[in-house]
Order: sequence, then structure tokens, then C-alpha cells
Amino acid sequence: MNKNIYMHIYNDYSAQIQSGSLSAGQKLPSENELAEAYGTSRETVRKALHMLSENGYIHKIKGKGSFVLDTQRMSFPVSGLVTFKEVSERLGRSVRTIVYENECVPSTAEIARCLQLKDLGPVWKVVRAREIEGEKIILDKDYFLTTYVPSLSIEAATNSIYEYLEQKLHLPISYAKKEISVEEVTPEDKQLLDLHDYQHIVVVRNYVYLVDTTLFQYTESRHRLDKFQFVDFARRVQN
Amino acid sequence: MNKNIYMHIYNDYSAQIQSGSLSAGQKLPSENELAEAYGTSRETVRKALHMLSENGYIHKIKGKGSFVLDTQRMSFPVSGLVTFKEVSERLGRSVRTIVYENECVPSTAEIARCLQLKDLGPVWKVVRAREIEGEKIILDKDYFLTTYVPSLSIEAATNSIYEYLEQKLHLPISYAKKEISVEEVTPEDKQLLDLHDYQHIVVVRNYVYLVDTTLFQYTESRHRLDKFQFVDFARRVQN
DNA sequence: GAGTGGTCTAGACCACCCC
DNA sequence: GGGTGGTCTAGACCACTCT
Repeated sequence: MNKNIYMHIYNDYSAQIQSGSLSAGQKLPSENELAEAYGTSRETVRKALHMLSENGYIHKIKGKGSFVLDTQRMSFPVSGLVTFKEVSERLGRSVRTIVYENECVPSTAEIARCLQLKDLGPVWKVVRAREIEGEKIILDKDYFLTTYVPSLSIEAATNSIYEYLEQKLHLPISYAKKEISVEEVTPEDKQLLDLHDYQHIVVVRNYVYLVDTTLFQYTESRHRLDKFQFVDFARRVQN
Repeated sequence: MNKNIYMHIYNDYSAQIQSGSLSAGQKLPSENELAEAYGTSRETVRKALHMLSENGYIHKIKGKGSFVLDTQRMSFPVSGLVTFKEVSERLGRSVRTIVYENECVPSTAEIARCLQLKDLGPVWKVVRAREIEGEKIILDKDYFLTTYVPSLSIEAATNSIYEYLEQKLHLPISYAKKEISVEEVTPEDKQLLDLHDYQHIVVVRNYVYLVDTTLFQYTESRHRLDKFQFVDFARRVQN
């Protein structure tokens, strides 16, 4: 199951902290104790603890130990590379996805620029609305290079596209760049979402890269103002 | 100057990549070559390369090498724990800070909640507007525990509070939690900023912690809609 | 097969914290 | 002084890429 020892340790503790069986302020065993407990070396334990620290689960204090952080973070979408499906499941909300469009289209000049295409070749386009507790709040517009995603079934689009890409197509997704801004609503937004009278909308542009650094997906996630929230955890770089 | 070898390597390469003397796609020396060049071990080199990778500077491919990423990221404030001053200097924009308030006040119920205070003790409050190219666009409201920040000079508030906290008070700032949302403008926003007719404003709530995990600062950064941008870089967790 | 990055080891010394 | 985390070493074996 867990090929790597450090991943095993990381998974053990992140699960315990998320589930609440380890609560804020509690002290973890020392690195030497963990190394012995897992039958590994201290550096391997340290790698796991470093990841827990990077992801906001614990905090390490020299001379004292590692401590669980107060972490009811991640209130809503878009932190890290977490998918909408993962987040809504975690929240246990009543969520529905409506697929408006799921087809191969010639790319417009704007999409070609976003995907860094030389010519206006075809792209696979998916347009979906996310309905949360009866209101259509988020509009997701996805564009994929047809080289990697020649087509997508309605089932894949309705469930999780990422699940399909990673588990079926085995695309090695590596990293993403996200840009958040606020823009004026478009007629399309008004038509496809329950926007009330808001004149602006939060736009999250997502550029997704494979491990060979090719850009293969561009996504525009358009959120109704009042329902948008983004949570971020950051560590100050030490000197 | 650089106490740690890995920091030395990290600083060397992050500087070269930021300055553009290493450009996107270029290959770094192999880990073994770097270890020899810096007269250190491979694990130490790997620690530096891991940090470069985490911060979006490079990308590592097993069997091939480490490559510089296309990185004109960080378009505007609020990514990582970077201060306003650091960012505006990097952008080379004409920026001015106006201090409206800089004093010790009793905390309101809301501020006490944000700073997790038991009682309504005093806090040091700073209210500043950020003027960019002639327009007051950002309103920063900072609240500090007086235990750590008994007072602040106008100079510190006008320049960089962080610089003062870290270099003069030697406060060990460790990590922060950031929440971004969009809210309705308040009369205070209208009065202190050049808001045009926008009815909403982007609010970035920032909770800053010291290394001993005490929360010592709460900041509300209120950005005019059209000028707000947030850029984030994220890696997909590998399995 | 040679070169690369990914994981892991079993030590070492240091700086810091607390008693 | 004993325990803690922070840094570093000099090896090892593996999986992967390229040719």
C-alpha cells in the first residue's frame, strides 16, 4: 500500500490530525522515538514531519518537540490542488454538477493564448455549473489539449475530471499556477448561474502542467462573490 | 553571511532565476555535480533543490535532471508571507503609504475574537492606505498584541512594520493563515479609499503566529475589486 | 550501461529548551 | 546535563531516461 516509509508516517499523522484523534497543542513523539517506532532512520522521520509542517498540520520547535496545530482550515475550494469534488465531499454539502457543454471545439484566440498554442487547433471544452444547496454558484470552464484528452464522457465530466485523468488516462499531473481576480459579470455568467444582482464575479484561472512541464489544461472557475472563499497557509522563510 | 550550505545554494539559484540569468527550460547541473561544486553532500544539495521546487523556481524530472520553470509569477501582493513593501519594490511602482491611525486602543469584541483574547484588553491598532499611482487602493488594518508590540513609531508604520518587528523587536514570526473573501464596502472603506462606485471589496484576513504558536497579529487587508490579484503555485501531492 | 533523481541509513555535531 | 530539533555526511540501492 504505502511504498515509501515517509509517506506512511505522513499519512498516519495527517489522518489522525484531520480526524481529530490528535488535537491542537498535543505533542508528537520525538524524532528519535518515531524512528524507532517505525523501524527507520531519523532523516526519514524528519522528511515526513517536514511535510506535515509544510501543510499546516504540525509545528516544530527546536529543543521542545513537534506540536499539532489548530487546523480547521480549508473552508472552501481552491487551496492547493484540491478538486471541487474532494472539497464538497469533505464538507458533506448537497452538491450537484450540471454539464452545459462537453465537446471538441476549435480554440479561440484567447484560449490559444492561455494554452500557449501556436495555431488555433482543436481543444476539448467542458462547461459546468456547480449547484450548492439549490443555487448555481460556480461556473467551471475547462479546456484540454486534445493530444492528452481526445474526448471525455458525460460521466467523467459529471463526476470528477481529475479522477478520470489520473486513474484512467494516467496523466502525470504535476503542478498548477492559480490566479485569482475579480471581473465584471458576462452575459454567459448571468445565463448559467444564479447570480442575483451582483455585477462582479471572482475568477480563478488555473494553469495545469504535467511532469514534463507541458501545459495541458486551462480552467476558468467563476465564483459568485458572496460564496467565494480561499484559505491559504504560509510559512515565513527563515534566514 | 549564509550560515547554512543549503540556504546558500538556494539563494544562489533563486537569485539567478529571478534575475533572468537562468531562463525557463534551462537545465541545472546534476545533484552530484552541485555537491562537488559546493563541496558538500548530495542530500544537502537535494534540500536546496527541494525548496526551489516547492517555491516554483524549478522542476525535477527523475532520470533527466532539474529544469528552470517559467516564472513571472507573483504579480501582486499576498502570496506566501511576503510584505507589501517587498512586493511594491519588486514591481518598481510608484507607491505611497498613508497612516490614518497608529495607537493603542481597547479591543472590540470582534477584534478580541480574531486575536483569541479572553478579555477586551488593549491592542495596538494601525490603519493605513496604500496609494498606487495616485489612487488609494488598499486599506490595511493591523492589530497587535501589546504584549509583543507595546508601541509603534510612525516611521515603522510608514515603512515596513515587518521589517521593524523582525529586525528591531526580533519577533520570531513563523507562519500565517490567510482567508480571502469578498464583502460589501463599509462607510470606512468609502471614506479612506478611492473606491469609485464599487459596492464590494476584497478582504484578506491574515492571522500571524510566532514560533511558539501564539497568535500575535490580525490584519485585514481590503483591496479595491479591480486591482486585486492573487497568484498561487501548487504542487499535486504524489502517491 | 551510464547518468539522473528518489529513498534510505547510521552515524555526527550543533543550538536550543528545561530541569 | 539530558532531551529536542537543525544541519550535514558518505555511503547505499532503486527507478527512470537516454543512447
